[in-house]
Amino acid sequence: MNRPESENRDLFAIADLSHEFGISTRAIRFYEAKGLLNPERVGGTRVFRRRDRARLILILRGKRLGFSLRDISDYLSLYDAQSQTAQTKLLVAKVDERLSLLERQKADLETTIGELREIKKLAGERVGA
DNA sequence: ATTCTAACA
DNA sequence: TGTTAGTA
Repeated sequence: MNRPESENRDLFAIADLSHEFGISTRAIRFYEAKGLLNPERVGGTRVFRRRDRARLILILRGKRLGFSLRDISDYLSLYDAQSQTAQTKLLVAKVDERLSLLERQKADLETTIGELREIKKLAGERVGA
């Protein structure tokens, strides 16, 4: 009983994170190469702390939402220095844009889900399921 | 066994 | 990003 589930640990090896989030170590190194992660180094080995883990969670969420690594990178900057620059405003614009797209897709999905349920219902009655 | 960099797909 | 090679 030694592997305290990540929630309590402080240090993580690249393998720990890749296993926990189901991504390759290559992907993690890739995110670092792109500047999204900055793990410490002990010798030449990467040592991730909770901060890095938290950022990785945000990166993966951003990916699921369809953001590019570039956008996610900018987004991550907000968590560090709350610089209210032109860059930040431009980012807010991108976020609004994505937000609109997601809202539309959400509405479309709900409409489609409703229609499919109706079709299923009618089909079921016809078959007498 | 594990991780690292670099290079090519 | 996956994979492979050659290390430390």
